[in-house]
Amino acid sequence: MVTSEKPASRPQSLCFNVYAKDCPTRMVLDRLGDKWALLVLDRLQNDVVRFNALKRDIHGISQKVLSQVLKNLERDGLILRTAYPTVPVTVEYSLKPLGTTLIAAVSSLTHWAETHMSEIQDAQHLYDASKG
Amino acid sequence: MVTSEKPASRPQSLCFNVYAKDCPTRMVLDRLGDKWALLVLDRLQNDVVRFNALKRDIHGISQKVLSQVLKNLERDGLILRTAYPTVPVTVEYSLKPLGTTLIAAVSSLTHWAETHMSEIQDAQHLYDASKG
DNA sequence: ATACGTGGTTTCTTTTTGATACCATCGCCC
DNA sequence: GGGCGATGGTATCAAAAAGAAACCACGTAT
Repeated sequence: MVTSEKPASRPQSLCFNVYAKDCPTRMVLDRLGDKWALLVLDRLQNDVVRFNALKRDIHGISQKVLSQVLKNLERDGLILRTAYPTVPVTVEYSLKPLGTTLIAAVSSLTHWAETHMSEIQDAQHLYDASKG
Repeated sequence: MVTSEKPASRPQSLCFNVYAKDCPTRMVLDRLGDKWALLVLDRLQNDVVRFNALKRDIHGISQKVLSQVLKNLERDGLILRTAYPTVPVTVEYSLKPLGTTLIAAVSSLTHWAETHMSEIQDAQHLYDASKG
């Protein structure tokens, strides 16, 4: 049990605590608190996708970062990597059951971003106008 | 409308698309896809919290990063910064309505991390055992 | 006098990211 | 048979970001 002092009135049903520095859940949040990982998971929500397809679809991700993200997600048991011995090799990525339990949360984040974008832009303009 | 080619069979109800590099939603995902921002938002869920209290509670965050994160979240209209002219100055941070609409999504991510931690650890051990 | 708490900013070092090039292997085109 | 492209990556290096630590003004308590 890695829980240290709890910060405040927060009903803590488990012995894990994201606020504690050395709590393993922090590692998970490191992984999930990464826009690329969120985008990859979101992209895999309904499809089985190949490496280069992910690279094309998730505009702006570099090959290096994509392979790192995929490796980490695979290690965490969230996604499945399947390589077919074709030539050139074919590699498919898909969600594993554990990843599927996460998708709802991830998806609501990306969906929130798409839904509330205009309100955020308004807020930014207001902020920038008020403080040079 | 910044939407470029859509990646696949993904029902797109809006003109924003997180997959597009220059879509404004990407900026939001940059902000939200950041473990510190997620932790700050989660911490503000039910409380009004002062700067140093956040720093103490969110174990491991540096003062510099915390002030950056807070400034960004304030600019996005998600949180409210209130400074009282006491000596020394008292600064309180709280969720604004827009931030409140986001909390459910953030909260389900952090909660997922706490709930599924052990499964992830199992997967990691399996992975590490299989690939030196 | 000295040390501490407040909410930060500045400086410097280390880590992470992004851009680019490269690899082996094969099919395709002319 | 000589390039060209596609596959799924790794290696290298510069730029950007994060982390650690010091510093700041201000006032209060020791």
